[in-house]
Amino acid sequence: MATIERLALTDFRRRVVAGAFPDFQRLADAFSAMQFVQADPIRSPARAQDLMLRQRVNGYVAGELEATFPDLDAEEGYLFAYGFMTPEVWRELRWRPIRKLKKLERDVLDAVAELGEVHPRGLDERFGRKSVKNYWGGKSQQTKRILEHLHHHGYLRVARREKGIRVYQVPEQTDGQDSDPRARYRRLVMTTVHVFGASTKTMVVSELRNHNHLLPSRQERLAAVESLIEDGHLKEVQVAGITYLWRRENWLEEEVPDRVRILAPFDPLVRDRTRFQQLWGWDYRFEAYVPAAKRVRGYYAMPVLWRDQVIGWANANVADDRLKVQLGYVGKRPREKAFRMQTEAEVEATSKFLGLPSGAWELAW
DNA sequence: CCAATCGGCTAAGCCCGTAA
DNA sequence: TTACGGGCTTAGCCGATTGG
Repeated sequence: MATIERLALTDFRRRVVAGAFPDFQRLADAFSAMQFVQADPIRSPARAQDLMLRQRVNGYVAGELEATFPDLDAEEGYLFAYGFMTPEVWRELRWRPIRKLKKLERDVLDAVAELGEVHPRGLDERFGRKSVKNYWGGKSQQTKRILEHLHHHGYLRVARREKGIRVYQVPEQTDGQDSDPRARYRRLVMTTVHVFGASTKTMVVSELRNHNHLLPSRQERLAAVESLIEDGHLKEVQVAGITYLWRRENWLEEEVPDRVRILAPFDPLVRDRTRFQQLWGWDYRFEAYVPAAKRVRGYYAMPVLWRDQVIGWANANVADDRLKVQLGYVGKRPREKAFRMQTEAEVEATSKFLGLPSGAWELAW
């Protein structure tokens, strides 16, 4: 058994950051290469999927994914979070175990098959309106809950969105239900490590808990990850006592440019909060679900990356057609002129991405 | 008729207690 | 010590309805 390669924290950090932002000219290329982009509807100042794509696609504008979704090879579904993914990934997670469909569920499915593309409101006439309690403790229409349930279990796909609202249809019945669950789980592991870059075994298995039905015992799940290392698909590196997994093809040597990036709270670079703590020495927390009075950094504080360091956060919103950005720092604000220039360039780029005119922004340092 | 209000849609992190 | 499940926490936007 070969000893595990060790890497200094500084080298590891540079490598993780350098690998996190592949540069694409076209959305379609970026999307198929990324394989998965997490969705979040909060717009402060833009949806998470748009904030993540703009860091990887040249000239990307907010809403582009939603507008071009039907032309992309894309599906929606739940991997380790809800999001947009390639058909290849969707195939692995599409079918989930389900009890026999109830009468109403079967009727809704038949209605979608008959109508083609269905907006949730499009079922009102046929099924009437009935509010039920949803996952968040709020209210939803009963038929909307059934559409989501049918989608989650592979009976429906999302064809497109109308102003953020999902429009469903019956997918082509490609097979996949009987493919080997262990092989499916292994491919989901590879996708997860591809999305995040260096990940610990614990983190990957924990993130994929929504797919535990594929391999019911934890021992099996860990063994599946282990087998990917043995087969040479994943490489191990040890950083200050923590062992990370890395896909061999993502193991690149690149330099990190002098650049400021304002990141979504769910950006793959920052989403693993444990890795975040090891790389940058502070605890980043997403506070949208924290009561307003208890928030430390803000409702939707976005991590700010400077070179290979996450040095603070930004709160941003649009008011009166102007982008307003407020920065905060964990330590001291970098003094270099380059930081100031690069920050202004990032804010200008963000306002452009939001469809605002050049210079329509204010920056509070 | 216009403005205000309401219902519905969209998303998961985090903490804590208990079990393994 | 770690894993896991339960429970708690928001806000922007849009369209329909209601009230003045």
